Amino acid sequence: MKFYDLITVNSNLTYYYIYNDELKIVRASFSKKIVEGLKREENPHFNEIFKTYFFKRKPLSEIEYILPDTLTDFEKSVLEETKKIKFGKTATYKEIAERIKRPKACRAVGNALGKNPLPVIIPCHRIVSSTGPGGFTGGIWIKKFLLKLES
DNA sequence: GGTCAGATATAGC
DNA sequence: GCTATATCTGACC
Repeated sequence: MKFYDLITVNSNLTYYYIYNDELKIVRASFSKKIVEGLKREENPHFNEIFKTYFFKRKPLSEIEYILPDTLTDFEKSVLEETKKIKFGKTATYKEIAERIKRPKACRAVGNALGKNPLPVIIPCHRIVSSTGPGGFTGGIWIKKFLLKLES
C-alpha cells in the first residue's frame, strides 16, 4: 500500500511525495500528477523533515528511500554522486560524468537526472551547466528557487 | 554556431 | 529488432 502527503512551499509551489507502508519514500515531485489516485495520509515524520528544509533552510536529514529497480547502473551511479553534493554546493554535469568514469557522457548524465524520481532528496537542482543554469523538469524556476533557498 | 560524443527511452518502420 | 530522434551537456572545430 502506498500513500502520499504534501508540503506547501509557497502559493505556487507544492512538493508531493509518495511513501510505502515501510515508511520509505518511493517517489517525489513538484507535480500533482504523480499522486493522483493515491490516498493522502499525513505523515508528521516526513513532514517535519521537509519543513525543516524548505522553511528553516537547513540540509535535508537522512531519508530512507527506495530507488526503482528499473534504473540502470549508470543512472544509479549518477544519482548516488548527485546525492553526495553538500547543501549549498553545486556541481556541473561534467563533474558528475567524470566521477562515474564516463567523462564524455555528460549528456547522458543530464538524461539520468531528468528522470530523477526523487527531486530535492537527490539534489538534482545542484547540478548546473557550465554554460548556464542548465535545465529542470517541471520548470527552471523551481531549480532557481531551490538554489536560492540554499544560498 | 554547428557537430559529435555518450547512455537511455521512445517512436516508427 | 534496428534506426531515428530527443534529453537538465560539453568539447572541438
